[in-house]
Formats: sequence, C-alpha cells, structure tokens
Amino acid sequence: MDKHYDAKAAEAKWYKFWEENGCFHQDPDGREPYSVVIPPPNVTGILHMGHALNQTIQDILVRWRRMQGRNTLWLPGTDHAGIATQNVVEKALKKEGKRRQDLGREKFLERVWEWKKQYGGTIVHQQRMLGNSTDWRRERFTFDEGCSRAVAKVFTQLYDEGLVYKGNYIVNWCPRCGTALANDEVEHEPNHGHFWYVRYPVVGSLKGVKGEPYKDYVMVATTRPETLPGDTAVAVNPKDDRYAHLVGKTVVLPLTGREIPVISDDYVDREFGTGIVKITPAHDPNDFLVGKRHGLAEINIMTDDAHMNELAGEKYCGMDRWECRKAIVEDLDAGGFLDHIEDIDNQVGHCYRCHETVESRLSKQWFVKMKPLAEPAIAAVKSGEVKFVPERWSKIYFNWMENIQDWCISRQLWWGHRIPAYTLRVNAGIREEGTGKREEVFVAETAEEALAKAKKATGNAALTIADLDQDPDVLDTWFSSWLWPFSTLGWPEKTKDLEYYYPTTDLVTAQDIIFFWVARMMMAGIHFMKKPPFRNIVIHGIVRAADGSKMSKSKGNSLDECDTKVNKEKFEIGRNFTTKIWNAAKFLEMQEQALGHETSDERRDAFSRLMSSVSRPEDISLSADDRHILYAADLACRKVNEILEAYRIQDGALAVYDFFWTQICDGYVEYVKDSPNKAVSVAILRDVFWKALRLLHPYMPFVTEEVAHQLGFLKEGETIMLQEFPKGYTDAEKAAWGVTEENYEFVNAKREAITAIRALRAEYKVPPATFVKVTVATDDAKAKAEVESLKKAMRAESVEFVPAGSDLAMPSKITKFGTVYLSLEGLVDKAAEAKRIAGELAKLAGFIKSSEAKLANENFVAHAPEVVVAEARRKLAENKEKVAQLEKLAKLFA
RNA sequence: GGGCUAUUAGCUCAGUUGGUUAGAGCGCUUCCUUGACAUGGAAGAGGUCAGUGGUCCGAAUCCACUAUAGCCCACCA
Repeated sequence: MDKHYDAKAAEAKWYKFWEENGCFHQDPDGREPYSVVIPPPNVTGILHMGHALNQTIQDILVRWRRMQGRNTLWLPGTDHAGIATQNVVEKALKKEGKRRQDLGREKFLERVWEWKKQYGGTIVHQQRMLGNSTDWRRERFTFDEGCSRAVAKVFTQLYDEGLVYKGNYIVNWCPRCGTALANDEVEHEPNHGHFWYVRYPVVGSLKGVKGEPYKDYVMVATTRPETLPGDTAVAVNPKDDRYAHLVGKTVVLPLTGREIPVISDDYVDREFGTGIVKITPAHDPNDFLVGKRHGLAEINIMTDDAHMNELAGEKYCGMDRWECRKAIVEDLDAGGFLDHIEDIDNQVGHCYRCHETVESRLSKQWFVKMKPLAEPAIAAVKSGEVKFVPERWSKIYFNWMENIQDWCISRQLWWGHRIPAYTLRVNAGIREEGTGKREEVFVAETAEEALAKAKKATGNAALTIADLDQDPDVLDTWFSSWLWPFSTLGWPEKTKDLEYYYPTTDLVTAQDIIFFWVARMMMAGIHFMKKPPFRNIVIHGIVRAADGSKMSKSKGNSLDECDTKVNKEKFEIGRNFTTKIWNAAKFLEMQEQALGHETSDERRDAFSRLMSSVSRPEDISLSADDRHILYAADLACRKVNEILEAYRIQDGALAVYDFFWTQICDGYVEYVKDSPNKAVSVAILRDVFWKALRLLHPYMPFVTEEVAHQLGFLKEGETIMLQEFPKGYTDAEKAAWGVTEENYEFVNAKREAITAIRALRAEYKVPPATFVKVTVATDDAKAKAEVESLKKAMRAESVEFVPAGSDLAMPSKITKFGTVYLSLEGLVDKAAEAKRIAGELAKLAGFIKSSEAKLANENFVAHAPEVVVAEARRKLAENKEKVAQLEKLAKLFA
C-alpha cells in the first residue's frame, strides 16, 4: 500500500473510471427499480452547502440501494431558471453597453444559449467533484427539446380542459425584472414607513379659512400616496356607525378634482387607521377585489418600470414612483389636504431575485386553476400512497394545498418556454386593435396545429403561419420543473424508462421548496401520469447561516464564510477518519505479509478457506475476542441496513464510524497484535474490514474504493460500487463459529475490567512504566482463562483471582467481569485519598436512598417490566458493595 | 393574525413507541511518541434536559400553560 492516501488523485481516477465504465448507468430489467430525480439546480448557479447536503443524502441512498442489488437510476439535470439566467446575460450585455432590446428576441436567445454552453457546465462539474453517482447519460435540462415538448403538451391539455385561463388580474410586479411574480416569489420584509392622513372633501362642502380648508371631509390614511391618482372610491365598513351617513355620497379626489363615491364593504377594518380606506383597484390586490364587487373603474397609473403614466396626471407623468410619492405629499400639504403623518411599521414585498420593491399592478396574465389539481394530490398523501419523511411535513403540505390559489404562470421574459397561444394578426382582418372586439386565442402544441384551429374557427383556409402572433410571454420556470419526474423519462413518448422507473421511489429535498416544487410535481404527476411521481418525500433541513437565518443570495450570506465554521469541524472529522482507515489498512497488509500471504488470491480467500468447512465451534480455535468482532460486524451490518431503511442517514454514519473506529481499530486491532493465533485473527480482520469498507462506501465512496483495490479485495476492472452491501453473517455461520451474544457481552465485560484498572491507575497516579498487582474477584472459569490478555492490557505484574464476593482492603472498581482490585504498594497520599472517599460515599448514599425507596414502592415492583426491576436491584446491591469497600478503605487511610 | 418547529455539556447536535446513574463529536484538563495511526492512544472534568403545573409506580420523552428563538402562510389600507 502507498504510505499516504492521495485523495485528489484517487477522486479523479475513480470518478473517471466509474463514469467511463457505465457504473452509474443501468437499463430497465427484471429487478426491482430504485429511482430518484435530482432537484435540478439553476444552470447559472454554483454549488453551495445546501446542494452538497441534498445531493450527499441522495448519493448515500442511491449507492446503498445499488449495492443492495436494486436497478438504480439517479437522474441529474439542471434548471433553465428564467429570470436568473436572463439577468446574468443581460448583465454581461450591459458591460458592452447594450440592452436585450438592442439585440432583439432571437439574437438575445442565441446569446443565452451560447452563455449556457460556455458556463452552464460549472455546476455539473462541481457535482462530479462531489462524487455523485448520477447517470450522466440521462442528464436533462428543463429547456431541452424533450422538456419543451412536454411543456407545450401540458399547457395545451390544461387549456383544453379549462384549467388554464387568461385573466385580468392584479399581480405582483417586479419593475426591475419587468415581470409578474407568483405570490411565493415575493418576500415580505418589515419596513419603517409612514401613514399619511389625507382629507378627501365631501362634494358640496365649502372651502373654509386657512387651517381648516374644508368644512366637511373624510380622512383616509395611506402608506402609498403615489397611488392616489388611481383611486376610484373610498370605502367604510357597513357596520361602522360613525360613517354611515357618508355612504352614497361623493368626495373629491384631491389634486385631481375627480369625484369618487363613498362605498361600504366588509373588507374595511373599523379599528385600523381611520376606518376609511381609499380604493385603488389597479394597484392593490384587496382593492382590486373590492372594485370588482362594486363595479369600480380600474385605473392603471404606472408603467412597467414603475414610472407614472399619463393617467396619473400631467404633472406626475414620467416620474419614478418614489419621486412621485414625494411630489404628491408636497402637493397635498400645499393644498391643505394633508392632515398629519404617522410612523408605522408594516411589511413590504420584495422580489425574491433582485430585491426590488414589488408593485401590485393590473395586467393580463395566464393562470392555472389549482383547486381541481390539488384535490387528488391531497388525497394521495392522506391515503398513505405518498409518504413524507419525517411525517410531520405532511401537515405543512396539507395546509398549503387546502388553501391553494390559482397559479400565475406567465412571465414577461424572453428566456423560457414560450407560451403556445396564438392570435391572428391585425392585418389578417380578424382582430382590430383598440376596438374591444374579443380576441380569439388558439392554443396548440405547435404553430401548425394552431393554424389549423384558426382556419377552422374563421373559415378562412387561406391563412398562413405568418398571420399568427404567438403570445410574447414565457412560462414560469416551475412550469417545466413540475413535470420533471416524467418529462425526464421521455414523456409524452411512451418509453421503456418511463414505464419502468416511474413513479420514482424517493424525492429528497429541503423544506423550502415543498410548495414551489414538491406540491406541484404531485399535482402534475397525478394529473398527467395518473400516478403520484414518487413514493417517499424525504425532507432534510436547510443549511442556515451562523445566526440561524436562512441563507439567500440577496442577503449576501450564501457563500463560504458562514459555512466554514461548522464545516471545518465536520471536514476534520472526515479527514481524520480517512487517515484512520488508511492506517488500519496498512496494518492489515503488514500482518498478512508477516504471515507470508503474498498473492492477492491468498489474501482474499484466507477467511473463506478458514471458515467455510467449519460446522461446529469445536472445530476451530476462535478466541473470545475473535468471536466478539464477528458478532460486532454482524450487528453493524444489520443495524446500518435497518437505519438506512428509516432514512436516518446521520445515524447510519455514526453506526459505521463506531464499528470501524471503536470495534475494529480500538478493539480488535489491538487484540490482533498479540493474538495467539495470528493466521486466524488476521483472516477475520480481513473479512470484517471488507464488510466495513462496503458499509462505508455510500458515505465515503473514494477512499473505500482505493483501499479495496490496494488491499486486493477487488481485481482490476472491478468496483466496490457494484459489490453486495453486507447483510451480516447467516445464523448457520454464527452457530457454527460460536458467535453468540453471550460471548460478545463477556468480552465487553473484560474490556470494562481493563478500563477500570486503567482508571484506578490514573486516579492513584501510577506511572505508566510501573507494573502493578491486580486481583480480580470472580468465580468465572472463562474469566480466569483470559489472564494473559488481562496482564498485558492492564500493565499488571501479576493477575490473581479470588472468589467472587471477597472483601479486600484495596482500591477497587466493580465491573460485570468481577470486582477488580489494584494493589497500593504505598503510592498514595493518605489524607487526599480519605477526602476523596468521603465525597464518593456521600454520592453513593444519595443513590442508595433513592433506589431503596424505589424498590420499596409496591407499584414500581408491580407495574415496571421485570428487567427494569431486576436491574434496579442489581444496581442497589452493587452500590452497597461499593460502599462497604470504600468504608474499609476509609479506615485504612484514617 | 393562522400554522409548524425548536430549547439537552463551553460549541454543534443524538436520544426510535415513557423504563439502568441522559450520550457522541469538537473544545477543555492530566498523562503517553522505538507502536498501523500524534490526523493517534489512555484517563478525566463538565448537564436541576428553558420554566411552571399535570398524568403515571416511573417523564428529556406524554398533556396544559409560560418564556425565548426560528421557519412557513396570510396580511392592515
């Protein structure tokens, strides 16, 4: 073996080997499939801790299932990420002094594809560095041809089913990105704002003297005075007696002179503000609904980039919204309309991408009706067909699904799936701009099909594609992501992959995209495939910044700095463990060389040669320690499988770690050094080592592969990836070898005795070089047989045995093995020791008292399980014995 | 406002249906280098399991309330 492990070289070498030899790729066959689709990261992205956590969990599950013999598919890919990608390219253009409009749609898209070709591979490359065993031959992109076909079909089908519609709606509008945002793309943040109290004069009232300009007015409070020119009413609560007399009257909208009605609506909260609200239907979602109920006009006073338009009035037209706010406040004040200003803390929505303040704005958008899709998706989780792990996340899922809102799916971007909806050109004579004549929309998967529909609808056979205008908008990125589990397997074609791997088995993701992604995939899967897209939804934590807050790009805390602190520690644990594995492997190799096992066949087969013919424990000379490690290996295999079945990834890691470090290295390797039967022990060490390597492989793929080859467990061309995941020994084997729990416990007890003597040596400050006289009180013949190993491990000059229950005046510790005594040899500071013993006695007295009370309680004896009662009795007796010995010692030191 | 979750050693966290004197890693203290491994080994200190009450023979674990923190949803003009 090499002296040191070269991680860099091994990682590069083995990843290349795995990928080139198709180790990640399998084709449908007769076995049980195990399939997982990766949550596609943004193609613009770089790998962060969240990805690493998410993908590591998946890799562990996938490698484990693959070794178990399942036909495994882990499907990778990236997301085209509409806004994010477009932003990146637009920024690059800006450096050249250009805007996307300068290039035009087609040229701009070419630029984006070029960018994707050049830089989009970054994250894919990083995923390889992680060691992901994803099937790169099936890599997909949410904007590739197949996904686009799936998107067009889905949109068309939903439209035909009446589940997609176009509507006037108030949307969250990001003025910087120039697009509508879905509700969940808006982040609400606390804001220190103002409440401007504004007087709206009642029509007919007289203008008064200075300081009290109008005799009669209503006072409204607003946080957004710039929307005032868009007001079309003021509203009060119908139950509000204070203002009942005003309902039906008309007030003057300040600065405009326009007259607007006073209406009453339940939406108004009597307690909040003045109890009177200005209604601006085109610029507030609630006002929009109120306006609909009362048939109010919707006056949109802003442009796409949040400047005021001509409807805002000549003076304000062209102003930026904040500028306009200032101007309007000044004008209100000057006109005597501003009563006073109050500070207020409220919440303001920001774009999740660029962090610009979101504006509510009236526009025409495409929507998906979600309720009909949500119902079966709720049922699938309720019935247990799909399970959340941990289960509690289902509550959050239900909560959202049951209150679901229609999904705004159109985005005013260029980079994305173009909406497959077409209208006839003005010059085709069908639509007349500005006439209000109903637009006829033709939705179809392709332009040709749309044309056919148009011909049929108009009866005009002479129409050509050139007469069609495609909707300029694109679809929300999630509109392709929600099809991911089946679009990536070939849908809408009926492929073998789709038939075999769908529904996928596990979906592993963080809690923050349960709504964005998981819930929508459930809906799409059930609707289009008639089956939910996965059986288990495994939710893991999100990686948080040091202060516990969620990491996000806009907060600027997503990069390494925050992570390094936590991670450095974890990284060190991993690195130290790797070294430990490497050194243990070197030890094994040395032992084998000492035995003269030179060829790898000799080494590999030593264990089976030794053990295979054994049918009774008497046929083979295994020591208690040999049998102990075989039992521990068996236990570890069973435990790890069981733990992973329950998705307890971290616990699995601890179990393997403990098996390797504590059981193999600290325990068995120490024994093997002085084993009386080296040939046997080294063969056993090799076998448990091989089991440990395979148990470790899902967690540490590279080092286990490298060690497996350097130690000759595998021949050239083989890989640990495709070896069987260890299940433990068979019952027949354990019976034949005498591998029992009883023996396991015996060796544990022996080690406990050794630890006890070491502790006594430390307590009495016996120098390491000094050999001591040790006495063990036990009647166990097996214990006596272990005297040689005890002598060495305890650094004992001699080990003597006395009958159990013997009462010697020496420092002692009680163990399951028997009471161990350390001979003093006059090494002790009597006064200090007497003090220590007194403290010890006080502690024990407390325990004995409470134990006695417990055992005196009839209910405890009657109701507690027998083992618990027996254990309590044993502990009490043990501690009483300890007290007796300490008292004896106390006299000795007195 | 509605919902969810957390609070255990200096730090990061386990603790699987309630049952030995509550664990791990890091950090800390003491000691040990001709040893496969100092990226190591041995021993040790450190916790009234956020608080209060309740159920039970028995509570870190179940229930109620309180405090603190975090997340999600909805939002007040």
